Amino acid sequence: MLRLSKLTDYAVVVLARLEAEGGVQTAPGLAASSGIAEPTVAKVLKALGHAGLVEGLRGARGGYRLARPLAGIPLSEVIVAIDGPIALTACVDGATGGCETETLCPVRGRWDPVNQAIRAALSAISLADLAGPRSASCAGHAAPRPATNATATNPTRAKPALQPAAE
Amino acid sequence: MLRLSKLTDYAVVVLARLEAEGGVQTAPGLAASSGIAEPTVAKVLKALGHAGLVEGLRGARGGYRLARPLAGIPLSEVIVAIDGPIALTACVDGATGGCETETLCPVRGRWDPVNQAIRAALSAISLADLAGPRSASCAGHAAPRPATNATATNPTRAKPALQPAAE
DNA sequence: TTCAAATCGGACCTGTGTTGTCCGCTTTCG
DNA sequence: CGAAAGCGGACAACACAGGTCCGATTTGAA
Repeated sequence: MLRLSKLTDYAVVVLARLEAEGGVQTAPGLAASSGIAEPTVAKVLKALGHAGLVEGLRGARGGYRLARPLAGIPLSEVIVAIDGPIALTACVDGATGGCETETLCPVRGRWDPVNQAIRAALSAISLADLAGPRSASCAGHAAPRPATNATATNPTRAKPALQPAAE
Repeated sequence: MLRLSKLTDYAVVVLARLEAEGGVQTAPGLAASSGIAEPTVAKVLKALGHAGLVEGLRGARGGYRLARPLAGIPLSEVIVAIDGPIALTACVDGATGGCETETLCPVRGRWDPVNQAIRAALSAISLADLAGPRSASCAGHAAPRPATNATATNPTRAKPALQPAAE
């Protein structure tokens, strides 16, 4: 479907929220303000921090902070941080495990211009373009999953998942 | 990972094969010449025929035929035929299933420029660009690549780099 | 007329990838 | 010294795509 993962979408939302709030924000706080589950937000922030897009401050009174303004972050960077390198096909960078069965692939290596075009298109758009100048107060983005399965769920902490309307 | 499905890759291969052979080709014949499993080729051809890219001739002595020359088929059309509409996120201009719970998503509707940019980039590339001028037969194990194109743009990209490097 | 070849349309099962969650550890502030 | 918060990893469950097969229909040829 040529679609990117939901985590990337969450990352954009969290990043936009981070810019709107400004300063240092905690993962639970961002989760509450964005309506995404806390562990998911933490996961996204973690990947973002690993990619250098946000800066994580440990310890009490810690949190996350934007390393660069949104206008200076191209969308492609977020996608790379969350979803990995941008490549439409598996036949990139060698691919000695896919098409080796017959080596009849006539388009072998021809996808590079396509990937480059996509990458260029994604790099031309910054997060500021996505978030917009006006950052509306976003209290909820999506309802992840009802979490009906209780097989491995150990309610030790019994944390209320996220109900933006209930809270 | 922003990757399109393998079926689309197969479709490009089959289409290129169809152009190289010319005339009417049967699905088993294309499967043999392309190295793809017969049922898979049949499935791809079926979708391609449904999209109007190829013409299926039923009955004995039947087969598939290109409805248009490859140069007149943009890559985006193949992707749409196989993978469905091009949309990076589920929050595309309809989105009556995901974010409708709150409709407060700050990036709601902002993905459209991205989708359009991707679509434009994909539409600017024709299948003829992917299949190459005439090098559709690289069945020899000794001759892996004709090297008629300028592909070696990224020599080393095996590891998921954290930094997007120079774009 | 009858048979064979090939497409058409659908349903089915399996595998990979993504998603979402949790746990323990480390670090820092009060 | 205790609490808060990030960090790192691993895990199970789910969903989708991938791949296969079946029957039905159509058409050319014997």
